[in-house]
Amino acid sequence: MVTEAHGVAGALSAAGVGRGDPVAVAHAAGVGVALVAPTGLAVSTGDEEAAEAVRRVEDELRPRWVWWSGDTAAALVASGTRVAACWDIAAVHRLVFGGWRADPGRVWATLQGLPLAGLPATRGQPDLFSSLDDDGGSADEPVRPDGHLRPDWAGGGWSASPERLVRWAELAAEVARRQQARIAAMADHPRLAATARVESAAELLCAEMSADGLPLDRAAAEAIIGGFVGPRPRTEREAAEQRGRRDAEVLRHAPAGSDFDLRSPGQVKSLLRRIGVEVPDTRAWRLEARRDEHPLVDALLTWRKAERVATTFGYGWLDEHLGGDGRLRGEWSGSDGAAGRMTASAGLHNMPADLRGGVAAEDGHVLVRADLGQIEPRVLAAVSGDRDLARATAEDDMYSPVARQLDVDRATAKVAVLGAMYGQTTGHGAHALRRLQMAYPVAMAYLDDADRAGQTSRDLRTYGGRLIPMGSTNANEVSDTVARSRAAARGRYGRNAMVQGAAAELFKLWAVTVRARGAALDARIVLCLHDELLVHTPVEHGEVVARLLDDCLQEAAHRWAPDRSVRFVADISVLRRWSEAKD
DNA sequence: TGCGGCTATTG
DNA sequence: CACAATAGCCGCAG
Repeated sequence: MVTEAHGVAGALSAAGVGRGDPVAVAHAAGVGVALVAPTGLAVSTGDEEAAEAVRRVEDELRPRWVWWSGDTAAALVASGTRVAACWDIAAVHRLVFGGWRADPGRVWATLQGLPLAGLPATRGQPDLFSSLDDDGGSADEPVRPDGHLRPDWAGGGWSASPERLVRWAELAAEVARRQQARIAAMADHPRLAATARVESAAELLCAEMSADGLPLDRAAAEAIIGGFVGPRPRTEREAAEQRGRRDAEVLRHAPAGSDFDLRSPGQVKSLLRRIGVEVPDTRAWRLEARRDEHPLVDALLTWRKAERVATTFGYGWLDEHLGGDGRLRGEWSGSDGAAGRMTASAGLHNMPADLRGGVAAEDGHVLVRADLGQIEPRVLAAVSGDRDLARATAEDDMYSPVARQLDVDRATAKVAVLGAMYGQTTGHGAHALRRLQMAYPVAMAYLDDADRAGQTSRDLRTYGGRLIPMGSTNANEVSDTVARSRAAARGRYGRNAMVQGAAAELFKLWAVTVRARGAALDARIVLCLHDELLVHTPVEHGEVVARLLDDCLQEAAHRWAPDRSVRFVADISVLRRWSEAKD
């Protein structure tokens, strides 16, 4: 057992640990870290030395860190340590086995083939019976006689000691090996191991983005918000007065003496009926078409926009998420529960475009923005192996050659392609859709198969190997039409998940490549937006980073789809403010 | 107090 | 208003 930071790196090096070799790490505040290498060497350090030990091992050996979940990544980032590569057991579990829950007890039971129904309750959901049961095992051993992990270990609620940290890291190392063996045995999905490494790196990126935040110019953001809802109210009374004034701007167009709550969709519908505007619902796109019929409709649409800012993206939003350092922080997750796109809280993924003027580079820095052009149809061409559709990706705008091929105009071709990927079957697209079937039968068959899988509850895997669970058909207690429409919805979901999920895989590979190559230039990814990256970097590196973003895209595309038959394009610009981007 | 429905925003 | 997400408020059930 080595306890000093400089000794840890030396000991691991002497054990033969080199670049890319696995080193499992477990951490606990107040105790430190345990590092376990394949040769069986176990090392632990005290708290002060822990971060330094990890840093030294990273600098000198550059291993692939193995850990249970992104919690460890977050702890490392918080201690000022950024590592290059990892194997994130929870992220890999979600990738290979689907769903979102990936706590150690569930991961372990899945790999052991133990029934998940017998999963012991973990921390947060205390189970009186199992915790009081005498299972005949030792509390010092994480695996119970019945094969499941002890809930106190699996839930992370155990009282840590150096010995237990070592045992927990050893177990992580073993689980990672079992995951790799399982992946290697899945010969039908040869890209799964590579995808698992990218998913793991994406978790590192998420931990860093969560810690770094998005640079936001508070004064500029407050000016934009003020333009919608007025100056920051100093009291609750002032806030109520502002709300009242906004409401009055709409209600003055209403019949005298009427009293309607504009925040209640049902009452808004009644109000609209009173002024002669009959609508099935009050969504903006529906009201937009009838804006000219009555001044109240126009006033209501303006009110909605201001109300949105006031309630969700106003001063309260800044107070809650914008730090004193000018960084807006939310929690980033490497994959959602469905097709595997990244998600973010604090409104980072749905901030109104009007507020982009507030997103600004810090002094001496620039933002480099890059967004992929037409990523989903290009990804469809790649994953389906449709050579004719792949040929269309040679052009910057692939809808033009598709339109020529279908002998329709570009707008029609675009709607048809998007409709095929999303599952739209009605409307004007139907005619073009038939032509699409004729022109690109391979791509269309790929989508149709995914659709059938969804309809029949057959699980799918994306190009990169992510499991798309299709659940079970709930056939009882519903009418025939409802059952049919639900089946159709599952079909659309499956169809889209294969494209959206594969696009997310390429996007993440691009992002983690930029993360790796950009580190030396102090280029930090501050926002991932499904097909768009925002990178914060010193002004003198702006142009180099812009070129780097395209280089990384080409590298990622080649690693992801090695035959190079599909071209991927990005629009890249160097900005001071996000709002300067022209799209 | 929890949850489904409605609405808005983003890709 | 197809596919995905986060988030807020209203109305209703418990």
